[in-house]
Amino acid sequence: MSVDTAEPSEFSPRQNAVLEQALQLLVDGGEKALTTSGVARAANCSKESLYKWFGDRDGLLSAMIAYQASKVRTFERNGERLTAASLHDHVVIFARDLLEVLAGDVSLALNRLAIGQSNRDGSKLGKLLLERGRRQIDRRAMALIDAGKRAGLLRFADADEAYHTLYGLVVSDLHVRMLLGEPGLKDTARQAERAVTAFLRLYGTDKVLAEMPVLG
Amino acid sequence: MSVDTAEPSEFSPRQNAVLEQALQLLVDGGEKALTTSGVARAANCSKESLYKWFGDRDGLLSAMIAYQASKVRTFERNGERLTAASLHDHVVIFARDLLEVLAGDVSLALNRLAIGQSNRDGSKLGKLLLERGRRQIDRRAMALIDAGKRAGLLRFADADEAYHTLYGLVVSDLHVRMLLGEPGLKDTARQAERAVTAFLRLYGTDKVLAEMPVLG
DNA sequence: CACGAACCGTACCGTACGGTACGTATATGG
DNA sequence: CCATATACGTACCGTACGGTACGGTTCGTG
Repeated sequence: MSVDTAEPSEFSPRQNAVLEQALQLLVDGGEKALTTSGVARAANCSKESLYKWFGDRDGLLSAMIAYQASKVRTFERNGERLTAASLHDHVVIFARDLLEVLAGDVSLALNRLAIGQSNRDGSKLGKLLLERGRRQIDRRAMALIDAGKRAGLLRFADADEAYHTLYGLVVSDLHVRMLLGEPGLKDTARQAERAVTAFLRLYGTDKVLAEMPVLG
Repeated sequence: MSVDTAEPSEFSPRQNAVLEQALQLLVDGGEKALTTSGVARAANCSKESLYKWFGDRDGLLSAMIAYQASKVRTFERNGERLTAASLHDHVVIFARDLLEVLAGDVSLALNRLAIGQSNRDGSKLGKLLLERGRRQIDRRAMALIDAGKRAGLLRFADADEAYHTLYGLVVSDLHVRMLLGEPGLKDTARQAERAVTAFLRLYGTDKVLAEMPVLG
């Protein structure tokens, strides 16, 4: 395992603490609760400092997204020959992690925030969220899928297409439902297992299919 | 074909016109632009009437969702024996319609609105949107899937599970991406075709699989 | 025609937010 | 010990919104 090189955290420790408080405020009360005065009060700092550090309110929101993204680091595997069983397990773990990340309250709060602003500011926050928040998980999945192909376990022409298929199978409409306020999934393990089974049935080579239960 | 019985439109024609203007305002400028004064001005009505008709701002938002849902009517087929080819075609049409609905600017604007409010008001708008906006399309898909099963073309234990699989294959993360402001899909027809192919490969009986191209 | 209901347009009120200014405290460096 | 920088806390300003009140107008009805 190797961890991604964490860039030297574009913000000072004090600023990180403030951003942490701001995230907490956002999670608890939604965007309405995220006022500059409220952040200053919760973080015991002055509004003047907020504006000095982040420019304006939008700058603060962007900084919150960047900060949260900098906290989430995903591990990538290296070497380690894949078998049909281990590929299955790794994809299941990926699927579970994906569902867990999407269901996290900070993730949901930030997505709600960005979506709420997205037809006003030219989707600046939305872009930021997609680029900073999704890149890690995309890379991890692509690496896994590519490794499966190199090991002769998966077969596809377009890796991106295969990945999006996997994503859809795992997430379905759960993300939007959660964003709309529906309580989270009851059994994420089962959902992940089902999705991976379908994915392997679609993209697995004979080597993989031979080890899968007959359907029906 | 039979059209759903349209309930006598809980709002007066004048109120419908006002709601139409409000939707237009929301689409153009996002939630920030949807002020009570703005709606009154755009619709040439008084704020007093707005409050008389809809109670308060939240009531107006709810009414907008209800009104939009009442406009969308989906057709359900009846009778008409399904073949492998016609099932495929109908599912593709469903997939295309689904993508088209989700990509519609009014749909996106309302979803953004409901999502933006969803961690404040106990997701009242989110519930409303899911119940009033999704029921139609869910019913249509379930009817189609059930018909496929009765015709011996599809095989599954849980129809709901099969439907969610289809949904995920068709939509993947497109809905969230569009909500975040990413420009819409280039080739919805291709996306729909891919999804349906995968769906039939997963849930089709031999009768269906026999007519499908060998993969990869 | 007269009466009343519904409605429009506008003016108004209280509040709360984003952003700025200022006085004070703490700390760092010479 | 002083000087400078950084940041805290508070007070302040302008604006804009949700919601209410009121005078004038239209329109249906007896």
